[in-house]
Amino acid sequence: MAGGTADQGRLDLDLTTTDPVPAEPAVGADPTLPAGSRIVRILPDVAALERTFDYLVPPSWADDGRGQRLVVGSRVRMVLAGRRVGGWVVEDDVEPPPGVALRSLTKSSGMGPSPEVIDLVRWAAHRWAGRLNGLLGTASPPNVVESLPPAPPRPTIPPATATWVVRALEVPRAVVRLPPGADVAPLVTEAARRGDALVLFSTVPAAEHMASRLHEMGLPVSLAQRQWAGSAAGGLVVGSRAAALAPVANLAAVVVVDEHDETYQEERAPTWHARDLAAERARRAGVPCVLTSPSPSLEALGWGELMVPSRAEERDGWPILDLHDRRDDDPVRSGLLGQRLVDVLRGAEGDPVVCVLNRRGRSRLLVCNACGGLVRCPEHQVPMIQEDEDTLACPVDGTRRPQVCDECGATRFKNLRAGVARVREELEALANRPVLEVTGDTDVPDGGLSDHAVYVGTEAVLYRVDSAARVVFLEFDQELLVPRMRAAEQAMALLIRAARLVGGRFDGGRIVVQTRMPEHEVLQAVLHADPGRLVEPELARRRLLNLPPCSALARVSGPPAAEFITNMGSPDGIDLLGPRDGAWLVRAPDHDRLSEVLAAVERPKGRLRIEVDPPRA
DNA sequence: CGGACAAGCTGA
DNA sequence: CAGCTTGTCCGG
Repeated sequence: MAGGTADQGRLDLDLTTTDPVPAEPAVGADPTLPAGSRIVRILPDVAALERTFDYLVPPSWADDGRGQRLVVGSRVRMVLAGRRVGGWVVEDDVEPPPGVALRSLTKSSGMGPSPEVIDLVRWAAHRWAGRLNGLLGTASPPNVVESLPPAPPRPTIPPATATWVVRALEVPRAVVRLPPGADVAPLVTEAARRGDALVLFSTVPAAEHMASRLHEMGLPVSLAQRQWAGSAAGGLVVGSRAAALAPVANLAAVVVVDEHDETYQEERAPTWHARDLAAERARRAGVPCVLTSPSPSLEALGWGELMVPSRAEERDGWPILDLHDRRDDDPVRSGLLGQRLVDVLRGAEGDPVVCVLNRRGRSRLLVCNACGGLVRCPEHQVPMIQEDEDTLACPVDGTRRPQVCDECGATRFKNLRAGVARVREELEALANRPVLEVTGDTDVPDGGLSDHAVYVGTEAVLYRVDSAARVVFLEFDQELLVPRMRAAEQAMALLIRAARLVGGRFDGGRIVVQTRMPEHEVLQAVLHADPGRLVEPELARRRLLNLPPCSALARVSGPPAAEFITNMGSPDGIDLLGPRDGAWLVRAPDHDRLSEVLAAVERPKGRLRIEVDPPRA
């Protein structure tokens, strides 16, 4: 065993981090250090610990060959404050602070991120005002990697025929508007022709699917999540969000597919965005970066050169949109289901039919488990809304109270889920055949859902079905009207997802949208297969309200938020909005300034949460 | 994060 | 004042 004292070596099996560790004589300060000692700077893999610590590299490591492999990025284990912990070498041959007794590293745990990725992670930690730790973990192999497999031979790939594919890789920053039905494989193979390309998809299944296609084409490809060593050895690297930090042997191009997709942003702080990280990585490496999307985000449009397909190509790649204007319906019969749905639901236009009813939030009708009464506001008599695990809110005036039954004092409630459950019955009556509810828990059989059926669910249903003849949005206006900065783009993302299920213009599938706002630019954009129509009105709105991408936002929340805001003072160019629900919004003219200001604030202790580019703003 | 230690609370 | 809880500090 490398490192440690003789009696420690006896059982140095790297048991658990909580084991008591026998005291190990620490080496004293400078005067007692053996000449030529190698000292490395370590960032411990301990959440909430951001400091680095200096350790001696045991001299024996050089002898057995492991010493040479210890480089910046290597994973190691050592004793810190009496516990065994992991960590990363972040600096080599350092001058330790005077008067500190150094300990030796206890174990080498294989390879870690390259110096380039460590620098990138440092940039990301600053950009999203977070710690280095979690990001380094994402950039590290899930298992110990002692050595890499041999590099795969460079494949010969015929040049692409489509001109947009070639052009996209000839400029440093390209944004390609590709209709939902388009195939990105030609772009990916053209990127691979340039060398080791990094290709990001918004979901793991999409990445896996592309990886197996590329593999069948005889291209060397690794899945970023599972094949860390393979990725580092060479060839194409394909993956989802975390792949932005995967090792790539000789990065030659970066492609981000469906860059508009929200899954590219990490939900937990730091709320880093894989698209932005990948773009920065390409910039640093001096290689081209291509973003694709059926409807590129404003961020992407402001970043790179937009390339659009011909009008005909784009039209063919979008399905037909049927707008059911609810204003035309009989006002007496003004339920959730319009008259024109009858034919769709009865399968006259094709099967399967997938109905989407997005009931936002946790708003539900609750009934007391003990007395059976409905949970209503004592003042307004309206049903209370469940806001979170233990608070009820009155929808009339927003007053809150703990989750306790007014009648009997019980605290357990049944969720009637009036939303989808009741609509399912209404749909069944209208369709005159069974309608199945699909929720997160529904078991989808191996062969997918039945071809002859009607399904209903929240937007999650769009991710549980592979194809459909009709996707029906029963209540689309709430998506358009939700008071959120990205409401329009999010509504568009739903339509893109639906478009993928029903196919292009000539595949026979259609999207059906019930709405009272058929003129809304999101619907018009899809109706005309022209997502560009969304850009100007949306950009004007953001400019008017000084919202991203015209500014940069961070949401500061948690118990110490108030103190953080006080510590921040009022720096130049910074707007403070709030507090609302105990959270503040910090607005800066751009991200450089935002990161700079956030980094300069002394951080109070406690669970402070800083979301840069807050997803729910 | 999690151990060490100090400062506060309780009960006989 | 022992014995326990709660809080603050700090790690090479």
